[in-house]
Amino acid sequence: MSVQSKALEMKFFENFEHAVPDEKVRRILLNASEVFAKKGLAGTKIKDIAAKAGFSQGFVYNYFQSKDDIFTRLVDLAAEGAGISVKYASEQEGTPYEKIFWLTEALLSADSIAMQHWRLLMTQASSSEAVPEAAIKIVKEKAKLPFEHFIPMVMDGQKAGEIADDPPLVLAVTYFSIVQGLALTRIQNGNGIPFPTTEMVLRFMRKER
Amino acid sequence: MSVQSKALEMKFFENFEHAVPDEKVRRILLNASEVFAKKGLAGTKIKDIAAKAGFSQGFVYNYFQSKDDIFTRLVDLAAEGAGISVKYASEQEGTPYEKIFWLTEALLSADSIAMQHWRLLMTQASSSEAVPEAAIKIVKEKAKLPFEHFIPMVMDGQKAGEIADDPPLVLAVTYFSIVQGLALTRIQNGNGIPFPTTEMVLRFMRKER
DNA sequence: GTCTATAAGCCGATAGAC
DNA sequence: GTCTATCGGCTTATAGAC
Repeated sequence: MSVQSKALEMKFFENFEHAVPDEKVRRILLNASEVFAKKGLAGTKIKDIAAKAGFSQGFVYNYFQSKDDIFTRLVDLAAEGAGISVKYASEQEGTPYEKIFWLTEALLSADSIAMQHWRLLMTQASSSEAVPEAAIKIVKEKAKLPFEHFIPMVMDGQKAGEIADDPPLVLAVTYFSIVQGLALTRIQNGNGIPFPTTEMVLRFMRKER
Repeated sequence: MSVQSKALEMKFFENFEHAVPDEKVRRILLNASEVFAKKGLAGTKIKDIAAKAGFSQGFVYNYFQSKDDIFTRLVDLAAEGAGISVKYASEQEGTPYEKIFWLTEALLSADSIAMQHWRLLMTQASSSEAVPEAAIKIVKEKAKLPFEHFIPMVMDGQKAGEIADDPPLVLAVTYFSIVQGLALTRIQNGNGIPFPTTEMVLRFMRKER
């Protein structure tokens, strides 16, 4: 695990602990995120979440009103966290390309919690039906945050001649699609599968020199 | 839609119609693939599939034994179809890079049915639990087919100096991850979203000249 | 503070009507 | 050949025990 991803994960947890002060609630949410990521909203049983967190099924209802409630809360945290991660990267020292490199290392790190949340956010909450209204609303509002922090980095990189001169929005959409695709591959196949270097992942937006 | 993707889709349907002679069964399967892709195995209700295909809920059971049966059948077709698509591309005229370019155009084409199946295969069938045993077995057997046809193209391209000299397996894993990520973005956001050119998608494996 | 037991509702699968 | 009605099981959510 790289220094970068450790730093970002710390940042992420800092925010998480601030947003969710109760340790038991955090425990439920963290375990729920893994189960949701693997099985989807409908496929996840409250019993699965409770068992994974070390509680009985009924216990969860002392802290959450419903399964949808847990899901919506997680989507909110994930959307928030994704925005924070990209913003944090943009505030690091270095050239724009170095910042993006840094961010990519963190997002694709084998044991990055942020990655799980990311996949959860992007994949599930936009699958149209059976998703709680509240979750859809949150995604609509907050899903653009990562883009808002990413695109300025791209434009700076283009000015500096580090990044290819394609439309920044297209580069951003491509970037997050690729990160999501690689994260999914990791979640599905475990850490055993061969994985590209960060340098390879970023070639598509690297200015040829 | 490019000439290439039309050709591949025709090839794909040719195989589909051969493997599934009954038109009603095909209709159910095609509609089921869309619903499964959007909602996942657990989130898909038989009623959804039936309604989308224009049948009543009970009707489906004249042709399939269970929901798992439909799912497993689809996973099989998707695994088969993915292998056939890559093989077909490898048999086209042109340089290795041109063949991969061709394949990518076809897989990412906005209205490619193969794309839906692809996502279904990769994402769902490996989500560990609640997935029918039979489906898991099929994936284990057939999911490597695309790689077996893709890697020789990569190696040929490396010999010809068209493709970067990274390990072929890593390039292949990266390629299919990226295609999956982009396909997901399309499925979730529709055709309105900005999308990269094929050239951009393939930069990561293009040899710098 | 945490678990067990139970009620209510949903969905998959079947059987039988038209 | 296709639909409607129904049964049984599973899951959510609650209520009450320890």
